[in-house]
Amino acid sequence: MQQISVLFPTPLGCYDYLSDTQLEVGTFVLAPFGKKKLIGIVWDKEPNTHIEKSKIKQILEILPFRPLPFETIQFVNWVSSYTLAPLGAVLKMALLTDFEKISKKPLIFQHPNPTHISLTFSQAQQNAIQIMTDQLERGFSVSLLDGVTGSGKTEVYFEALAQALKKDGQILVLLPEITLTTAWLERFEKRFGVKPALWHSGITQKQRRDTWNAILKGDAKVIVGARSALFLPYQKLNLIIVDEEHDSSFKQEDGVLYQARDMAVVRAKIAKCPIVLASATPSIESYCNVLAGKYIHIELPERFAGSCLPDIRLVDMRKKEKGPIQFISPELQLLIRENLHKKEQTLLFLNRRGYAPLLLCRSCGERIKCPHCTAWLVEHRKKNILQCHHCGYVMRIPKKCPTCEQEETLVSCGPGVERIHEEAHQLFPEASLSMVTSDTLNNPKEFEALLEKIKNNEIDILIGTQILAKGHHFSNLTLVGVIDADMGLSGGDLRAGERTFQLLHQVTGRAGREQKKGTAVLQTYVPDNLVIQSLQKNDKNTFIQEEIATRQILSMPPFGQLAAIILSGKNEQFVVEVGKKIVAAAPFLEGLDVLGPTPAPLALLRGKFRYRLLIKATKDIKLQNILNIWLAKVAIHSSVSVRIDINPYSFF
DNA sequence: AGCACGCCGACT
DNA sequence: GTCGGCGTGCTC
Repeated sequence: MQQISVLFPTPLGCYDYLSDTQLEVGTFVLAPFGKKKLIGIVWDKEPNTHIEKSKIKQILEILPFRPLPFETIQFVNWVSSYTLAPLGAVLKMALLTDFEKISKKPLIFQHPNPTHISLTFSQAQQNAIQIMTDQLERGFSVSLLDGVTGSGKTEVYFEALAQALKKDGQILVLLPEITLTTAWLERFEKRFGVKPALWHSGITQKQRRDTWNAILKGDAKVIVGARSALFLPYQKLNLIIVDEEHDSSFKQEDGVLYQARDMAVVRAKIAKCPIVLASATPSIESYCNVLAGKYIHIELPERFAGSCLPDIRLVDMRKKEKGPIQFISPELQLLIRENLHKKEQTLLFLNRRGYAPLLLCRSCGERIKCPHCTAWLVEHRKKNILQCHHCGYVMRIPKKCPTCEQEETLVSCGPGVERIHEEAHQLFPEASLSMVTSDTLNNPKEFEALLEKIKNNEIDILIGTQILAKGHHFSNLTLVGVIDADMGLSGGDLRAGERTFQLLHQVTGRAGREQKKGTAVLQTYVPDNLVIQSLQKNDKNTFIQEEIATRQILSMPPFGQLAAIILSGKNEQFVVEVGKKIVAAAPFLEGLDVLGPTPAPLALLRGKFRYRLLIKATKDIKLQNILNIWLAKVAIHSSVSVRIDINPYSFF
């Protein structure tokens, strides 16, 4: 009889069992756990000698899968020790929930053909391709592929991918969920003749099982997915590509808190293969790694010097004339009118869903809040509802103020896209408008139909949120109006400037392509702000240098470490108590600062009170070790949940 | 996470 | 007297 360690996909650690045969690490087993039978994995851990022999149960069954690859096991171990999430919670991301339904007949994934078509490249592009393909023979390395829109970034990494395909093994491409569109997939299919294996939140359970199984068997060669694809059971990885590496959606914000771009680098290290991080606006972190000599910097210049870049104009909203509120400035109106005459398209961008972010009572000053969160309810006039964008709470728009009960006193404050749509319609009644947000798009088909309409010039003015900014090229779109360029700059977020720069660079980049010069308008109240100035001058370098310098002075990431301890629970008093206890138990250590507890910006979310502690540490401190020892000493009331966010992005 | 046990309030 | 609320503790 052997005693072995088994890990289940539950938020716990390893448990020991007895088996009459020697089982290889990675073996899938069925074992009794409490009152249930669970599928678990024989884990890479010494059995626990302190456990009472009578407690140890027998394995029930050995399941007929090939073992979970050892690299996946190493990766799960690494992610768990880095994020401090329970080992089993990380394993859960690598497994299916319905193994029993895996079909006996495995689905055939056709191999992409590296020589399906061949393209010609500029000298700069050839150099970039050469550098990346050279890395394929050298084990682990990180390359930052830094190329503006129109530099042929995708085509260039496709060539590296083609070279990697010639070796055996698998290739993983990570994309932000929003970029995983038919447009990207069509480009892939055009280049390689077949579709890649897909992994994202939208695929069906059956597709999930087939794909997972094909990856475990090594049958799926190229896997394109959102961040969760990182945890799939690859047999052998040849190359990892992370496109739009700066995109903040790579940071998972619930469950296990991890940064998929950073974990992808770790995964490549384990696989001893190269990784390419690609972006038109790379993250500060990646630039710092280039400066530190850790990443290879591959720069791609624009193919058509200067012509892709729009002319960016600032509209100073502080000088706005008196009169009825207009969110579209006269300057922007003029440009739209010109564009309508030229029969060219305009995009009005505002990253805010709904009609107005807040409903205010003129009589008593009441602002209508969500009953479950510390947030205003957003007015969605078309649906006649008020909605909480944090928990989904919905109510009808009331006729009278819920507090003072006076009628007709509620006024909408601030703009959302619906309101911009309304204003644009009043200003340009003859134009054909279309508003695009995650609310108006019900399914991918509808989205495709809309893209088709845009292509066919059936729409003059598009009004939309982020959803329009990413991954789509419209050849007749020559004017972009950013309604509120300052949005997102406030809030004291560490990455606010960087994120705004990246988003607005991308959005303004939608104006004009190839032969048609575009124009972008930034409506701003802070025209002298560094982000706004850098965008206007198209001066990425000054912005990055300043941003890096600021972070260095403040010892902020990547020059220092941050961790958030997030406490939540239904009983506010218990939550605060736990917070105070944690602070009281904090170790006195040079270079370690503990801030808080403070109520989180959304102090009440989904009916739970939330408090946060922020831990600042110098780079030399082993933060995870410290946190483990520290938190183990604190008696935590079981109704309070404690979560750790290593290197937090959101301060909510 | 799930699940059971167990101890207090308000109902047929 | 029971039903059920959730606080507490356990799963090899």
